[in-house]
Amino acid sequence: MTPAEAQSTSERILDAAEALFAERGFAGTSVRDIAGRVGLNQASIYNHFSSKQALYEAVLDRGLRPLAEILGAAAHDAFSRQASDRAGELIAEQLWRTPNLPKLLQREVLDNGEYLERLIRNWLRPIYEKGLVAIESGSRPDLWDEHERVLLLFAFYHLVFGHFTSAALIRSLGGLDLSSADVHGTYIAFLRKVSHRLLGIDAPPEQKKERAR
Amino acid sequence: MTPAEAQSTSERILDAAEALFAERGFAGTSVRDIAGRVGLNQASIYNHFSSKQALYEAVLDRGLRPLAEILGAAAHDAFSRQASDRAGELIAEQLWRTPNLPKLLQREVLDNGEYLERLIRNWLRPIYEKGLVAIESGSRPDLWDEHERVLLLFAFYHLVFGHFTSAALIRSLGGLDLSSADVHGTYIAFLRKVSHRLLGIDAPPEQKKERAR
Amino acid sequence: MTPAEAQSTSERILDAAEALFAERGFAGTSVRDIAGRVGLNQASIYNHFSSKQALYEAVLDRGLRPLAEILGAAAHDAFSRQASDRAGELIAEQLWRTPNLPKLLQREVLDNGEYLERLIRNWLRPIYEKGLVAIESGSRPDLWDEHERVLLLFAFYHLVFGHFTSAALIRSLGGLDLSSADVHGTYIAFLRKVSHRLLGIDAPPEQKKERAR
Amino acid sequence: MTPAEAQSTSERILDAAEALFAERGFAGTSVRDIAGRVGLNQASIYNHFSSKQALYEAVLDRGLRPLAEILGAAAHDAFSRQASDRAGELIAEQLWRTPNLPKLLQREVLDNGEYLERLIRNWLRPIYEKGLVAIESGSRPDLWDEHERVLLLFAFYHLVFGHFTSAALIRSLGGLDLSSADVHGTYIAFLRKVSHRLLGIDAPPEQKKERAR
DNA sequence: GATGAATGAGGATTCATTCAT
DNA sequence: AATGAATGAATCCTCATTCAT
Repeated sequence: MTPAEAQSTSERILDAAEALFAERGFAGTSVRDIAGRVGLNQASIYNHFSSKQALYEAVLDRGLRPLAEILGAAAHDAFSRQASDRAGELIAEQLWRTPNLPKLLQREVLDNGEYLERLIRNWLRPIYEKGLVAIESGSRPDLWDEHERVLLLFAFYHLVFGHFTSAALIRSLGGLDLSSADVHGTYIAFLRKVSHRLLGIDAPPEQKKERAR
Repeated sequence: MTPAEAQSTSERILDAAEALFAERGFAGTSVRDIAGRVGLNQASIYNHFSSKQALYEAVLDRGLRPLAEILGAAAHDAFSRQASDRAGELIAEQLWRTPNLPKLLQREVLDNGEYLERLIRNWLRPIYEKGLVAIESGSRPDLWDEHERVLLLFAFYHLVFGHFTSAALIRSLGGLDLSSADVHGTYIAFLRKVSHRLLGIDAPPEQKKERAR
Repeated sequence: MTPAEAQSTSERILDAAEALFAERGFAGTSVRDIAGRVGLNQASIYNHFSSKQALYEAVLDRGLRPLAEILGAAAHDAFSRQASDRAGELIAEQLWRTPNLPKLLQREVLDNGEYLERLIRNWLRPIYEKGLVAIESGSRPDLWDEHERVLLLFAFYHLVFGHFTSAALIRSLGGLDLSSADVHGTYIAFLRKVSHRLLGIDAPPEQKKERAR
Repeated sequence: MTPAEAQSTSERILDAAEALFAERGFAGTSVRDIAGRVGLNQASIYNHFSSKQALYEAVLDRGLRPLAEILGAAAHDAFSRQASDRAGELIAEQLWRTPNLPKLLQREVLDNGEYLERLIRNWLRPIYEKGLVAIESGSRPDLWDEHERVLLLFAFYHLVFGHFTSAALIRSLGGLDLSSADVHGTYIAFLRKVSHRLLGIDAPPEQKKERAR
């Protein structure tokens, strides 16, 4: 993979658009800005994408694909505790590698855009169902009632997506650079610990993990 | 106080602007839209606010004031477990009553706008410092090391702000209407339970709460 | 004459408007600017003048009055060489004391505004006719033919009005501060010398004047 | 070269802008007016010039170029009386052919705009210095002292620029149409006569000219 | 006489998009 | 596939003016 010139123009446009949409949102990004960042004329964008909206959706589609695959695989066999842990970690890894993605998603949720509905229908809904089952079967039985399990699932979502979404805040306030591998490692461990405590499987697995390392 | 007509024009503008900025973001909201929603000519907005940016900041200032007061009070005496619990609940209550606020804040964090810096300097920084101390003194001593306590503080932030920020997603996926008092009650209880588990003070308070109901 | 407060509001408005119209022209001056300079609300201007245009004309009327009187008097008895000299000096004196005036007039000429026509009809035309006669009777008979006398009259106009109108250029390029009394004195003497040369009455009067001083 | 259609759009915009800026000034001219006169959409202007200000400066730059060349050449060898005469004539010729130019310049002087400073630095200053030398070496030695020579140089400037700038006044009052070649010829002759009288080299050249006609 | 508020029209400029080249 | 030029609609904001207080 040679860096920039080797990419197709379409992909270079997608890269620029992804960065700008994540940084400034759909409304805050102009086609001119995107073209400018690629070193292209405004009009050229339309040789590759039929409209700004279409480009935006292509950005989301491309960005979500790897995440969707992970989620799909997780939904497939997320019934053991290890599988659950692994799924969470894989998601966090993926978001860490593609830091624009959580921002794009969070913006889409805030905007309550049309794309969100499609997103939910195609990808989020199945994950959600599997996630509920996973929590039900993976948590200490007496700990959470049915309503709370729904909230717990969303809590996990906020824990992971909020983390990557608030990078600016976390750097400013906490002095942590989320893009550093070190900080990321700490976060991954923290995440596992938190999820075990919330699922009520705290003590033993923790110790095992500590030893395993 | 009759609902709409009794308010000053400036406040009606602030109301409309708050709703629109929360819903569509700064870039996605036009001054014309705001004026239209108040039933005013575009130009009239400028009799009350010197620019769109100034209006935006006035919206945030006004919206943040009650929250800032709660946070300020919390920072003042958040050293007992009860005080901590209470602070979290008050914040959640406040965000529930002003559902635009968390969205505005989250957008500001995503946009990494200039206002964010001021916000951090004036309000968030002191809260953050107090929060760290509160976690240190209020959690089971062996549970979280120094680095993790920072992450834990942000986790609480994500748990609360993410919740209100993702209302659209939670309704679509979880079928929960966050504006309902019932759902809100469940969430408040859930939040306390989660925070106790994360702070390692699970068993006894939980049982008390269970009985109390 | 107490400085500012003793003036009527109308006159303070006229002062501010005169300065701004001279500096930026009619189109470049806003009612808000004028009101601001007087320390008044925009709307208050309309308690004193019915429109921006009316205010502009009031400025010109007020500013032109003293000049018109001088010109009127000059037109009355400008048939001796001394009277001619004196008229030119009086005009130059007046323009020097009211430096906004030549600028306003020059702008009006450039804009070719409606006011100009009225101006010509009421004041400039009679002066022009008298001026032609004065030149005819005051210049060396063989020097200028009929056509040239017209051009000569305008040349005098340019010599005087252009001088005060180009203050900015003269300061920048020539390093002369036209508002200084010294520079003004030099100019007055220069003007007389020039006019004598152009009227063909150079040698003897010059010598006489030199002695007279 | 067919008159209008053969020109590039940019030049047609420059033409329209030049006419309007000269006629109404910068503040009094709207981009819409300019576009309208070219038969273009407002927005199209911005495909050719980055802002109204940039267009204005392009107008001045283009308009001043021929004049600057004449002035530059004049400054090069304006030391004989003939060269001096010729320079003045060339300038007057040029202003006559581009009647918008003197108006634009006079407006710029009145507005005391930023462009004026650049203009002075680049073009006017060198001409001014050469002009002073030309007057010193070309005038009767005992006639003007150092201070007066400065005023005399500006007087020439007023005589020429004021003439073309006041076309409206001259037509109204004097009944002369400055755009007529006849009137222009008279003016050129008049100008030479005036400059000879002011430089104190009256008698002989005058007689020659009188005969020549 | 002063003013805060309202407004329709217009200010410069940017927008996404189209089209001929 | 790229682009210069064109455009209608929209952007934020200012304009002169009005009116009730």
